Amino acid sequence: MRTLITGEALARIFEACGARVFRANYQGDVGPHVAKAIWGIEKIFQERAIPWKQAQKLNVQEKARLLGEGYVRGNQEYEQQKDRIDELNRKLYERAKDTMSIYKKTRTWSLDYFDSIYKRFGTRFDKLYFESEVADRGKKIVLKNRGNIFQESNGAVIFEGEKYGLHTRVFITQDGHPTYEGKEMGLAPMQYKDFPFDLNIHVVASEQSAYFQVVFKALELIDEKFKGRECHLSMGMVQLVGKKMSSRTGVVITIDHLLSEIKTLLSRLIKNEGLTPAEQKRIQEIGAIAAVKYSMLRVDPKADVMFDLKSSVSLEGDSGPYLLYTYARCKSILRKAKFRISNVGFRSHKEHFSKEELDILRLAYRFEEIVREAAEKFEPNLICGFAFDLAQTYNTFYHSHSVLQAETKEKQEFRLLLTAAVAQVISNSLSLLGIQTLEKM
RNA sequence: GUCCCUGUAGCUCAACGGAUAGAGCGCCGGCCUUCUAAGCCUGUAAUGGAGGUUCGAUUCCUCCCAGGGACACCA
Repeated sequence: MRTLITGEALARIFEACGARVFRANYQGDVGPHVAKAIWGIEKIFQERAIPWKQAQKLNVQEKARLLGEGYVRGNQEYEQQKDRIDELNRKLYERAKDTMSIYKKTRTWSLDYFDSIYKRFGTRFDKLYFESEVADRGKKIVLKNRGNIFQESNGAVIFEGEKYGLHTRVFITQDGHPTYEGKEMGLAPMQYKDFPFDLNIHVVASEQSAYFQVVFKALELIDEKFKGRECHLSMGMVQLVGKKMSSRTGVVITIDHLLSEIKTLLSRLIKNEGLTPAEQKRIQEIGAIAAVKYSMLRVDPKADVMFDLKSSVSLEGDSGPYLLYTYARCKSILRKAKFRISNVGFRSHKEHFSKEELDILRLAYRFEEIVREAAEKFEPNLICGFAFDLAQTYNTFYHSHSVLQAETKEKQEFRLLLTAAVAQVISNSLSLLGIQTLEKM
């Protein structure tokens, strides 16, 4: 989740800086985890006497939850049922006929669910890559380089990372299946063919950082052009109140659950006067997404974050909703003033600006350099901090000076311009973070 | 055991080697007959420990302590 949100924000930031971005997503649709999930879900269906026909009618969230449960179950029983689950895994790799029906069904369930998440979070991919389509290529490439880059060991094909100060990893198992690292050898060339990148940024959890070092080393030995072009943005882990979130063990907060909790909290804040039920729903949805995204983006991507449902996703203070609220407040003022940028002439003001007005001016102009810095350092959090500072500075101004009741016509015009500028910069910042704005809330 | 990352108010986060270490949450006390109180103002409190480099260290180096992660057939 955090990688999805961060990746989208970075893509937008890079694009704003003039880069061409190709959004790629890589999904694991083959391998032991799939076998475990399928094995688990079959078991669950058996126990609960759920026929497939009935299951097919469930909605995407319910199907996804079943898959999650199946995966947890498969992991729990892997020790006892190792032989049978491994057998299933082998069949899946071989695309054995008797497994394809259930495989295709559950794969669709999973992809549909991810698709719904992508839509909901406003992200899109130029291309989805699947393990199943790179597995064979990867295996071939590894085998072709066996003896020089890769070595045979105990029936497996390995890469001896120690020569390069790294560690050894298996690329093809004894059973002849390419591992995640083996598949990566097939993925990289395919990606390069689709989009000859200068830099391929893998936005992936920090626990895989040693893994990536090995994979990148192997890649550049196979093909020099990858040297310096592959990069791992080592994302900090999300810790769940002391425990580590893990889909294997089922210690997770689902996105659906999280969002519905936040929506409940938001619904109490929304003033229902003058808003249609549809508008209120929209405010809840956009507000909830904003709250979640902002809470993930506001910290350095490399740092671990502690996640706590109660306090992490804040609706006030340094939060997404605070920015939305400030934006909506600005827009409300502009609406009341019937403000049109074309109606206001830029003219010099002889009067002195107040401290609060100067503070806004001194901050707002920095937007461009902040965006650039965020792009250079891969730190969307800088934009969060900037937008929050600006909103806070504006709110301080708002409480000490009236825009509509300004002392003179000139002051009012200037303050309207200031308000419009703040709204625009906040909106631009949020847009770079992948957060939608609301005109009213 | 080896390697990597991280230790800043009670909690969650900031601070190109530079000024009085900033915010948010929490807690204290204020502010709505006036543009949206999801807001504003006030108070409270911190650099894990010991050395070193430097005019100057939260920032760089060494060691220690604590937490997290990785370390061959998972992804």
